[in-house]
Amino acid sequence: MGRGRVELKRIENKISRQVTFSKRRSGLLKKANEISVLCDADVALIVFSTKGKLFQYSSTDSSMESILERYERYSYAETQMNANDSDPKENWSVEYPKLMSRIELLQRNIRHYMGQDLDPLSLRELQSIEQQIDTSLKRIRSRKNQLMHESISELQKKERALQEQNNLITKKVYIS
Amino acid sequence: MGRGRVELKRIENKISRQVTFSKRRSGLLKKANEISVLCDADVALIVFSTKGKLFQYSSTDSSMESILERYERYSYAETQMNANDSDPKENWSVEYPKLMSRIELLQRNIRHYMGQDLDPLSLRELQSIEQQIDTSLKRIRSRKNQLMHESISELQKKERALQEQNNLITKKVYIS
DNA sequence: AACTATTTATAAGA
DNA sequence: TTCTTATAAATAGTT
Repeated sequence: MGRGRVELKRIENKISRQVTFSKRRSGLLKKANEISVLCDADVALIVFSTKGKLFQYSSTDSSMESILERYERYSYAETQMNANDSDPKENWSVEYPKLMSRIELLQRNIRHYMGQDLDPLSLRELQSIEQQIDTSLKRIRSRKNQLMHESISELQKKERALQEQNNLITKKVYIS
Repeated sequence: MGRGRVELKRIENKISRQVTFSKRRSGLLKKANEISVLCDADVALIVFSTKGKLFQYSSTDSSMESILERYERYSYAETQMNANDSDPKENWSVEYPKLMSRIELLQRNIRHYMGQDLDPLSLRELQSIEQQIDTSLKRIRSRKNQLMHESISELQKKERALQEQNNLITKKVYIS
C-alpha cells in the first residue's frame, strides 16, 4: 500500500525500518481496536520494537492482564484437561492461601533477581544472590555466544554455497 | 475499505459480524506478521471471538509464551500490585487455573534468571535478560558495598569507644 | 510531519 | 463459505 510493492523481508535501512515500524504499528493498533469494536471481540496485542520498547493494545472491556490470564487459562486447560481437578475443590480454603503465598514467594524472588527490594536482605543473602546471578549471567552469555556462532557458521555455509554457484555460472559463461 | 464507509461500532447483524470478524481477523494476523518481519519486531496477538474461540499469532522467533513472559517482565512493576482481590471462595474453578498458570509463568521467569532452560529463547530475548541481569548484579553489588561500609564504620565506632574506655580504666588504675 | 501515488484490505454482492 | 469487484483505507516513497 504505497508507492511501491514491498518484499516481505526485514528492511535493512535502519531509518526506514523505524519509520515503517512507527506507521505500521499505529495501523496495527487501529485495526486491533476496530475488530474488537465491530465484532465484539477481546483482543490483546503486544509489540516489542527491535530496541525492546513495548507497545500494547487491549480491548477496553478487558485489561491486558485479564486477557492474558484468559489466554493462559485457555492454553492451560488445553494442556492439562483432566489432570488435577479433583483435589483442590475439596480444600480450596486450604489451597488458596498456599497458592497465594507461593506466588508471593516467587514474586519476591523475582524482585530480588531484578535487584529490587534489596534493603531487607542480609549481607550473606546478598552474596548468595550475587553468586547465583553471576553464574546465570555467565550461562546466558555462553548460550548467546553459542547462538551467534551457530548463526555465523550458517551464514558462512550459505556464502560458500553461493560462491560455488557463482564459479559454476562464471565457467559456463566463459565456455559459451 | 470496501463498498461503503463503516461506522466504528458493534455490528448488530450477527451473520455479517461473523463474516467481518473472519475477514478482519485474517487481515490483522497478516499485518502482525508483516510488521514483525519487515521491522524486526516481536509481536504477540491474541483474539477471542464473541463466542470465546481463541485465535493467536506470535512472531516466529519467539513462542507466544516467551513473549508473554517478556511482557510480564517488562510491566512487572505495574502488575504486581493489582493482581489479587476477588473473593476466592466462590469460584475456585476460575481462580485455580489462573493461579496455577501465574505460578508457572513466574517459575519460568525465575528459571531464566537462574540461567536455566535457555534453549527455547531467541538471541534477542537472551540479550534482554542479559541486560536485566547485568543491571541487577550492579545493584546488588552496590547494596552489598553499602552494607559492608556501614558495617565497617560501625566496627570502627565500637573500636573507638572501647579504646576510650580502656584509657579511662588505665588512668584509674594508675591513680589508685 | 505532510503529501500523494499506489497498493492492499475489505464491504457488499453473487 | 468462497469469489469478485468497487471502493475505502493504509502506507511507501517523497517533500
